[in-house]
Amino acid sequence: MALARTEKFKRKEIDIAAFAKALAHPARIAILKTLAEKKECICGDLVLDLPLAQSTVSQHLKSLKEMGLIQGTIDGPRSRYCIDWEVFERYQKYLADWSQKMLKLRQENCC
Amino acid sequence: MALARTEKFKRKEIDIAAFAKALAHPARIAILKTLAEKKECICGDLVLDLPLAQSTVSQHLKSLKEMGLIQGTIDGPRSRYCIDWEVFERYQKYLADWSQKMLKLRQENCC
DNA sequence: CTTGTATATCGTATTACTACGATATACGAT
DNA sequence: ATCGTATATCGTAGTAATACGATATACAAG
Repeated sequence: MALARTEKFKRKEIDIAAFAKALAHPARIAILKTLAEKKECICGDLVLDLPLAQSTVSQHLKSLKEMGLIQGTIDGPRSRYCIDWEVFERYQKYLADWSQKMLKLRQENCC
Repeated sequence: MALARTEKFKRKEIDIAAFAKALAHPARIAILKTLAEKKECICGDLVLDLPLAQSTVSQHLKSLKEMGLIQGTIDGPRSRYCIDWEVFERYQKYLADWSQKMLKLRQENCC
């Protein structure tokens, strides 16, 4: 019954957790970084960059796409991906705000 | 063979992903927030705050502890938890730096 | 010592994640 | 039409995550 109780948490907590989940694998961190760097929104050049099989990379891309963080278009025989910055920034802001709030609350440890 | 290839990624990518993984559940987001807020580093008051069984909360606490983000001490019949700010800030910085770098790289989408 | 309270851990079930190879699909080039 | 390239998807397998109830443990109080 895993995750069945997700609805019972606060919206913000759910959103932050969802974004964190998208970042919770080194391959996806690397993919996002690469997409941000390259002007040419690459396709399977990503496969060359990563120590993973082509099908596995495709799977990671799919999950990032389903989450809305990236978009993909078909360009002839290849696929072009790029970051949906509007979505990325929105989630990034949720997380950054949360982190800042956390740090502000910092106080002496009691244990 | 999941995660078997983790070693093949860059150190930073692995660290960021690990921190993100710790934040990848609303319950853990809520737990960290509560621990940051309360002066009294609570024990099982957390259970009352969360829509989860006591054993499940205990499990989330354990994973946060194993990751090093929180510390726990036994205080009589109860347990006291609090955030290990040194660890938290370190990981938080990794993630924040990465995010900032991402945003700086932002450019026109090509798809 | 017994009882009650607070927690952790165990056992278990379900679902999600990660990975790969194999196959299907889609298109350009010949 | 055929071939090659690029990609997505399917099938499958192993591992991790999530959740809960039940049980064990540890201590305070009586």
